[in-house]
Amino acid sequence: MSQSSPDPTPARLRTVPSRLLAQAATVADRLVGDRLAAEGARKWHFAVLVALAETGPTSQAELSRRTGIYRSDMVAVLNELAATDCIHRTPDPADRRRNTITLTPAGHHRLARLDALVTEAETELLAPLTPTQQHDLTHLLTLLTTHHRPPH
Amino acid sequence: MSQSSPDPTPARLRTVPSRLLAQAATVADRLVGDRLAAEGARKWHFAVLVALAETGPTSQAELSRRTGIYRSDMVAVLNELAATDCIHRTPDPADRRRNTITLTPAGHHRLARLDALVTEAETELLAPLTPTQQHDLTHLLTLLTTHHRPPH
DNA sequence: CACGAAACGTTAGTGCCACTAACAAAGATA
DNA sequence: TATCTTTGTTAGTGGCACTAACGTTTCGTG
Repeated sequence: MSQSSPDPTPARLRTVPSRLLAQAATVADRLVGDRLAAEGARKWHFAVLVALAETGPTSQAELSRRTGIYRSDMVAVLNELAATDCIHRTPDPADRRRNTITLTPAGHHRLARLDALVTEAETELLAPLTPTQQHDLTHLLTLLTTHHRPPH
Repeated sequence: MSQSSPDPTPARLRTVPSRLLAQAATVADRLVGDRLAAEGARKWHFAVLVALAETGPTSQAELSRRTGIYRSDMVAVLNELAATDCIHRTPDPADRRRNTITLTPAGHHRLARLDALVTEAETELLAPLTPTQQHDLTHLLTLLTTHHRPPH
């Protein structure tokens, strides 16, 4: 039945996909994170700003679903974005549980700045790949992530 | 020069490579981590055991380089592996700064068990991809990680 | 050979992120 | 009406990547 397999395949360590993914993600996070940190931001801020720009004002819970950031963490992120006037948080009269999160002009401007930095980081990240390979990688990762969706 | 680009490309959020990587890595880490946790292990333990099985006894610093685990974190991992008799830590008489880390029979056995769990997790992770796609993904990630090597 | 630089193992601590638990208030459903 | 769910919020956990510092041992170079 189960092999004892005392010796793993040579170079197993370098080829385990979950390890490769973790390594690549770490590199990517550092490239992006360092640039954003220079602006006092983290990737969460960027994700929220992008989500807001894409679909307009929404509730925190909706933002949470779209960005993958837990709603418990979203609170602090929005506090920070509000502290720099990037967003407005106003109660929703139609549903008084909700806050309506709105992107301000300052938020738009900040997004443009962060977007440039992220794009720069992505370029450096994907530099070793040809355009075709870059597309392939994005495609494969999309297949992976859409298949393993959060149990919503 | 620099575009103001107030509105990011539609669906930008879902296609940012660094985000895709982070998402995929999170899924992978959960699949692997949950299984290892059921055995009281984490991915670090697995990585160290694999590294030891692949190349035999080595120093902690060498293990650190091969696994990517910081040598400061390596101490605790080896303490835990030693506590369950998976490894031996003996001073190296040839270089008294070093400890020689040796995989015990119990360590081999534990590696076989963890390896099976990891293999199972990888299978589930890569299920949505064809064998060719799985190979392509591994290849592309390898290109990325080898290009962005730690500054050693 | 001597001495400064480097490597080793170790302790302590930081920051980011993913994730859980619990709560009050409001809304939806039965 | 009574129950279940959603929403925003606070608090806390655990893993991982990473830095700083220290004593000890070895190496490299003058």
